[in-house]
Amino acid sequence: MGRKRTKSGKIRLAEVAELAGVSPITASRFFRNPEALSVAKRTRVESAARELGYVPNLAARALASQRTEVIGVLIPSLTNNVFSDVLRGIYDASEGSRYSIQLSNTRYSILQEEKLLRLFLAQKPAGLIVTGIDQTAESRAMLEAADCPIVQIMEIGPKPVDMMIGFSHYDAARAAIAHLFDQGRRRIGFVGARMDPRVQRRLDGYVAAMKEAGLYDPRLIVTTATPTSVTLGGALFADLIARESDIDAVFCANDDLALGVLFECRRREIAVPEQIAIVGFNDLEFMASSVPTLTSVRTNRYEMGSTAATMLIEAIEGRRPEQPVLDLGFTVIERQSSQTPRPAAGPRTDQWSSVAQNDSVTNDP
Amino acid sequence: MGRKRTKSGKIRLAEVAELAGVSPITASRFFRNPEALSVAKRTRVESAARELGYVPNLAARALASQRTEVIGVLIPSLTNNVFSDVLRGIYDASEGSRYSIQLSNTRYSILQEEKLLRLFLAQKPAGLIVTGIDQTAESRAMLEAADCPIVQIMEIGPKPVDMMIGFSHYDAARAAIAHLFDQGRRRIGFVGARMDPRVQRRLDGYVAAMKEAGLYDPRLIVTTATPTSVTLGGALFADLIARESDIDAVFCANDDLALGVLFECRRREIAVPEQIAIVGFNDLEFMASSVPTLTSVRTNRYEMGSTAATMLIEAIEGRRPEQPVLDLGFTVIERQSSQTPRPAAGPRTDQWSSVAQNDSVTNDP
DNA sequence: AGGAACGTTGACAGCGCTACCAGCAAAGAC
DNA sequence: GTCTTTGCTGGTAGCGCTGTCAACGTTCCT
Repeated sequence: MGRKRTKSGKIRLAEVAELAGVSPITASRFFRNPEALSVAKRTRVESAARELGYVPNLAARALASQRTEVIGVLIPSLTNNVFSDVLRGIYDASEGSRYSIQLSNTRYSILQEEKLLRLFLAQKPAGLIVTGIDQTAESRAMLEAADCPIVQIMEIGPKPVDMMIGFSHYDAARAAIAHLFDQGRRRIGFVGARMDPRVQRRLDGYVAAMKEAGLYDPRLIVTTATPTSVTLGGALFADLIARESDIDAVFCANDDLALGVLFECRRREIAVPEQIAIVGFNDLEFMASSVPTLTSVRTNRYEMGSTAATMLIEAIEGRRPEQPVLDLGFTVIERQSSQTPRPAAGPRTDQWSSVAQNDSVTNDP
Repeated sequence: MGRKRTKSGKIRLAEVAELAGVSPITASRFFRNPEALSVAKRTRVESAARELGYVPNLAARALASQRTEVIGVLIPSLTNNVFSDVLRGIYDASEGSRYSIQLSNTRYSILQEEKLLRLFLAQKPAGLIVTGIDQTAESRAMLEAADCPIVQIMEIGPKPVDMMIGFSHYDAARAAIAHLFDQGRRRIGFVGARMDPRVQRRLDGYVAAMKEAGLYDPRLIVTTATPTSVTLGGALFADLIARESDIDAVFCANDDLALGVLFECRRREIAVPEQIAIVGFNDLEFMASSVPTLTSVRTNRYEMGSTAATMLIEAIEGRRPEQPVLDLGFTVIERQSSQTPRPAAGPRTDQWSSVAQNDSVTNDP
């Protein structure tokens, strides 16, 4: 009677089948589609597996079935807080499912992304989550040829490869600027770092809004390719204010920059929001508790990740969503840093809970 | 002559071997140990592989060789900035190697860690990186029985399972308190959140230092099991100051809390550092550019990750480090928030670069 | 010159699992 | 009662690669 036990002493499916008194293929089915078994065999296999402490060999399964249960995730940064929220959503949603996450970092390089994509695709992933819509032509072709579901996350745009979930960075920036216009601000600066495609589209939204209002002035824009940081926010603002001392607001491409601008204002004794209003982007946690509290554009990062993973798993299992492109929208969270003072602002009380946000403008598409 | 091309049209090792005019096993060797081939065959296989665009099938390799090229990583949080730095180090160091990273989130639960560990070990990983030294007895037993190298990261302690890389949280906290003593502070509060084992050891260090100085007072300690945040830092500090209005310094278990304390001080018009000194932990980027700049204990997170991955890979390949336990130390970065004012602090200049740190106390073991 | 030692190569036999298809019994259709 | 349909089960034949061991040619030693 053939080989028993492998040399490593590992329990194989065959052992489980033997103990349960069924054929190996029946035991195999139990793990993939229990409903296909009669109740009697199902319970027999189940208890046999439990008794032996059987754990399936994923490599053998992948080899035999010609597909893996791996979801590939390509993100541009591991450091950026924005992506850690998205990732948390992805991991949370995939937990409990049979799928495991394979993460790679493109470091904001679409060439690196192409290389990683080639690597991923060769392992026949069950599904793929990629960041953004700006792939190389080669990457695009590979994605379209891939025979697995794909979700593009972080933004929405035309021509999705497959599924898409995100929001319009362009519209979000316009909404932020509109809010500043509402507050009577006219000379609104733009501070941006890294200038990846999504930041670029925020800049586009800013430019469009300013042009429409007849207030566009390229000298109000300060950007750099350097990775973002709080310190950099201060430095860029210093450049801006040195050149354009008449600005009355700054729209920052992200919250780190906004915090840096706030600190720089404090350092220079520029009153926020009286002299200069500040608006950030992403609504990280600290924005609600700084002094003054900082206005920001809230984005649904965790939901983006968890929904992307959920949609992807559904699609892998054959249930394609009726709505393959999902706009998660954004919300302008209006806080102290962008209020135009109506009466004189009296001295602050010692009420720390006064950091609560004011009313807000939501964009739920 | 036997099967050609699999139905999916994938290039297999056999095709490469055929084109190169060698046996499949020789081609296989080329990918695993090129030095074993004669130069002639080596170049033939290499060009054949390139020409066909061959990509090895990892599942088949894993099945045949009975081992995977996967490094399992268990961390307690995906949100915490601290871990994103560590992760970046791990990913950077593993890039270019043959090993891929399999990441899982224990959410600070040692039971969850045990479950994940069981899952990981069943897939015979090439190596394992686990966080901390506080595993369940069961986990500990599994780790000790595992036949792969293991690195424990984030802290050092007695009885490493295998390799270990980190620093002493206890000593780091003591160094921070010693610095505050140097600055003449006596009533030093402790603010901590989440209270995972490493934060607990920082608290232990604080308690020991205070006791030795005869200044220990349990009412100076405010902690919570809630996950950390900037807002929470403010709230905890509010609790502390409401109860103990005579404190002259606060040691925060992390930088988010420290920033929250700073904002809360500003809200209450408490002068930092004149009335209250603030010291954080980890030295996140923003600590250097806040107003005032914030003192913190710098930890070598990126290096911890990259060194752990490098050591692990070396060990996997049979080159065990002569030094299996590595203390990466820490540095107290002294900034404005903990200086005792000697002369009166004059008005600030508009020099943004004045955020530069002062001198610092390094602990390089 | 004979033999050992070395470096290089290849044949064979799986690794543990699942796709495919056939078989069989029970249930339903006419 | 016969024929089809359905539900469940099992046999066979790999998936693509590598471990093991034997065989080969070459070089070096005595």
